[in-house]
Amino acid sequence: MTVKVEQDPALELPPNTEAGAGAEFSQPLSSGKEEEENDDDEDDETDSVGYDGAGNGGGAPQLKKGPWTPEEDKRLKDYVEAHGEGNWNQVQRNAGLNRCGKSCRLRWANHLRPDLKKGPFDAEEVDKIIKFHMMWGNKWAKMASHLPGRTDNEIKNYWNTRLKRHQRANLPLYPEHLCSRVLDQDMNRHIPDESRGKKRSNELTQEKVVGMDDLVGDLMVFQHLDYGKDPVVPTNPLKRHASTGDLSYVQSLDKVENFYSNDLNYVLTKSQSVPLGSATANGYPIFDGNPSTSGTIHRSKKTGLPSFQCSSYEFSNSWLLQCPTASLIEQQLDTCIQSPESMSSQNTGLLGEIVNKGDALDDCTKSERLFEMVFPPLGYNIVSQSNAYPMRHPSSSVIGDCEPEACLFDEIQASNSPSAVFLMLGCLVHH
DNA sequence: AACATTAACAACCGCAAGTGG
DNA sequence: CCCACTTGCGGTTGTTAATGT
Repeated sequence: MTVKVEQDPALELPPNTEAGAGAEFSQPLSSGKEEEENDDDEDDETDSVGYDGAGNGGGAPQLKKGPWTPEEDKRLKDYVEAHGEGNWNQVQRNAGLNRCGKSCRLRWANHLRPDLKKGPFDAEEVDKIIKFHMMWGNKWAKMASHLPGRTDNEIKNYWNTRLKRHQRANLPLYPEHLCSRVLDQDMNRHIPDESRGKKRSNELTQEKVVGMDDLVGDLMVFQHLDYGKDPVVPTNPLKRHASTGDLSYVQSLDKVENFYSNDLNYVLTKSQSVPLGSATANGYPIFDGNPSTSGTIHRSKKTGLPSFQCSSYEFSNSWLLQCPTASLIEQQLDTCIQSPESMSSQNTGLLGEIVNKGDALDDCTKSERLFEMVFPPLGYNIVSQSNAYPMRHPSSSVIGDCEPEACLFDEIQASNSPSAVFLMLGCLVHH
């Protein structure tokens, strides 16, 4: 889709406006084939003439769809630079663009904004994206806000592509060491569902986090203790049915299964987690029943899961959903903040060692600091590493998207294990 | 070279929150 | 409080380029 701009002399676009944006404008309509193919569109619209804004009157002209032309880009850019962002419908009317305001906003945000960083994601960005996704799930905008110059769309595209690739290759979505172990001492703590509002997932995630938001928040702490002895991760792929909100875990399907079996058994025996046998209509077990005694995960709100999440997952990894209760998180966060060192020193493998107190972590600095503390430098090969998945269905964050008020934790008591232990604390600080 | 598949990207759509009258 | 409009977000789809067979 990206077509090298064959600069249209007639447009006199500013010389290479923006490294990427200028040089690589999508230029569908003015370049050969694209142009021809879009002739129909152009016929009834205002690509070349411009929209005079009178279209609202009788028989409003159809707003143009499809790829933007360099001319449109220029108009939009000029207009926004002159008048600022916002009022996108005004932009549409006043800039001579026959595009809906929405489209204008999108075009500006994703392609014309001067601060956009074009080109492929570098390793650091990829690392961040993975981390963010583990924490927040499909919160593309949120991720973008932590990746200067990147857009949510870009991140989303990248992730989805990556997801497909990994899925196809049966590779883990997240690196093993990021999701090796999830520990939670407060396995039975229950958080009521009332707090779940009607907000959509992202707002929901934010609502109580506010301060924590920037902070990469919704914390997740991994404590890496020892990989050698216990390299597997007690995780089962969880699958949530979009319609019902039920969670189920994905049965291991391939060779990797055995690899994880030990750990899975470990988890299952030590915790009250997913009964291996219970199966859903999809063939996946579902957490069911009493919140206080089982791994039930309530999900009353719209999940916003991407389509692929609704279909059977082919990942072979085991997942286990874990979500600490808010109060516990708060406690633990507190501890962490007050003495982060304790995390590495204690090594109890318990959630309690970690921390994050929302109120105390309301700035990006702390956020980043904690982030780094929590996530060791990622020198791994993301793609080829482990088969360990974090405890959540792939499209949702491991924890971040797991509303505390709806998640019950199964304890994975690994305190005695010298193995790699990652403590993940997610969810929101619940008050 | 032709075709098929995959990756990358761009854009649209629907939904929901925010805002102002 | 209601309603219309705007804005933002996430999911989805469509197109093209790249790669494989």
